[in-house]
Amino acid sequence: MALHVYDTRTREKRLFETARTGEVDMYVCGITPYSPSHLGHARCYIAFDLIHRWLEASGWTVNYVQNFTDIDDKIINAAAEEGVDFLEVANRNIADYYEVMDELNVLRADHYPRVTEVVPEIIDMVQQLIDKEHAYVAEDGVWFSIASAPEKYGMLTGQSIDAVKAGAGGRVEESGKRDHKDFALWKVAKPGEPSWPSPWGDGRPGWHIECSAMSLKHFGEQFDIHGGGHDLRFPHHEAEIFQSECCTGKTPLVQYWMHNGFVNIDGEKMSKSLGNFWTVREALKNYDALVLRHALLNAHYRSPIDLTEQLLEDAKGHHAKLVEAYGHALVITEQAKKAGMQEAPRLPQADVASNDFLASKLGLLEKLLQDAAIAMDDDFNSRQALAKVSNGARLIPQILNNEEIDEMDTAAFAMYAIDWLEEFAGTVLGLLPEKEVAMAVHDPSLDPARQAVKDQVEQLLARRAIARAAKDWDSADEIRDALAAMGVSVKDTPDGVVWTLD
RNA sequence: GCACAGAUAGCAAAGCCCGGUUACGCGAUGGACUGCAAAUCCAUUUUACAGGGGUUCGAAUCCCCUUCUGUGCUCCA
Repeated sequence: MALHVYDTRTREKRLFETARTGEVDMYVCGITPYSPSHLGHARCYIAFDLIHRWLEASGWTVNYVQNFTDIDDKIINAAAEEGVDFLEVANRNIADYYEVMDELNVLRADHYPRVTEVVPEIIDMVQQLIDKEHAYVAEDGVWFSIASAPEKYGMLTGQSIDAVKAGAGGRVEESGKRDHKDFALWKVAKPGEPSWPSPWGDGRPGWHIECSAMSLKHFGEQFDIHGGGHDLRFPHHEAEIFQSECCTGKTPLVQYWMHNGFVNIDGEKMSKSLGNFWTVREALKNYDALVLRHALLNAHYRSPIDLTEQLLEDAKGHHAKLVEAYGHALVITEQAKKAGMQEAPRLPQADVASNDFLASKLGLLEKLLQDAAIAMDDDFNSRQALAKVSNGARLIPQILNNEEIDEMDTAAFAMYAIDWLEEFAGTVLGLLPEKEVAMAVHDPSLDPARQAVKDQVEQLLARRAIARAAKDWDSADEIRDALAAMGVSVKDTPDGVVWTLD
């Protein structure tokens, strides 16, 4: 069992090996902060968060760099519309990014370099490319010359240079480009635009160059993983290959190019023009952050995902079971501690004295965790892994509720279940909430929000109990409906009446 | 047009690289429990792999052809 990773460039899944033993240099293209983060961002950064987490769980030290493209046409336009400085727009949306990603339980990268902080490095790189005759200076800026390295064309997309040549070419006259396939390394500023001094006139970096400059700065000439959205393969990532490899002379720039699939909404591409565009914040009004995370992890990272209401509702149900199992185990452990049972044996190493049922289920849980690891090692198959976790989450309450198992073993199992869940569902998948939250899900009496309505609810429940005892079902149902209107749902379980707040 | 990806049971989605064994889940149906509902559990939903050829003892999996879908070729996670 060893990790295999799919590489977009070679189009194959292969054994994961890095330049430096035990260390992974991973660069993921970050956002252009001209508007609040949307669900596509959530999908992308959750996908790479999963990758980040699994690499670390597997014993690698990950050096994770993710940039912010904080100067760009769209930011300039947004700032102009608002009549504010471009940095104000960028900073606001970067703050939004951090906030929503924190909610989605995305772990922070090690560095978040910003374009505006690496302008000297960019200028240096552009100068080297000019010196090596891979770039040329024009009136409106500096352009990379595709003709200087045609063999690098189509590295990620398989497109042939001739085919693209045959495509649209009418834009050449509008700029200083010699060939419509050439791309900007440096753009000379128009009046009023933010700019930095350079040997080719005041201006700003072209879109692609920052990633080359940043990866060079943080990792050197070659590194292990470069990630981003599927759409970035062309031209962005191919442009990076041109710039970096032509500048350093080292090839390949990246060992594993990783691209996540896109988000569709109800079968259509999510876009502002279609009106089905969701920011993360909007989505979080309707769904818990971890439920959204669950939904997004319930697909392989390379597949497109179609977010539908049904998909999200399914995720809600699955996630609730996971949290319930966790909360249940936590509550039992707390109770056991109070009862002075700290010395419960550690499973599964300890003998399981009380019965075969428990022993067999423990074996099953161990197997599920192994299978989940195998799934993750197969190019981060989180859907498969999540299926294993869900199976476990269903098994755990069955064991905790089993009356054949004595108290000591139940307590021991509860501790084991907590570890089981935290190890994978928590640490690797990032799907477990805070302990207090989980415990309140299992035992609603622990939820502070209940205290406010407790007296009123219990009065009504008492009246309902009387009505039920008298088999006055109409009155009983009336009371239940009244409680439902207050946001309280009532369930008659074998252990008595349980009520929860929606 | 060119390029890349995909087409799997009612829905959704793994498996395909490394041919031979059940995916998992949701929904539905039946049952247990229940005043009803909810939840839970059990069972059924099973000769599913776009179509056609080929290779093979054996193909969802490998090869060829066809059809259809998505995405990229301009800013995009």
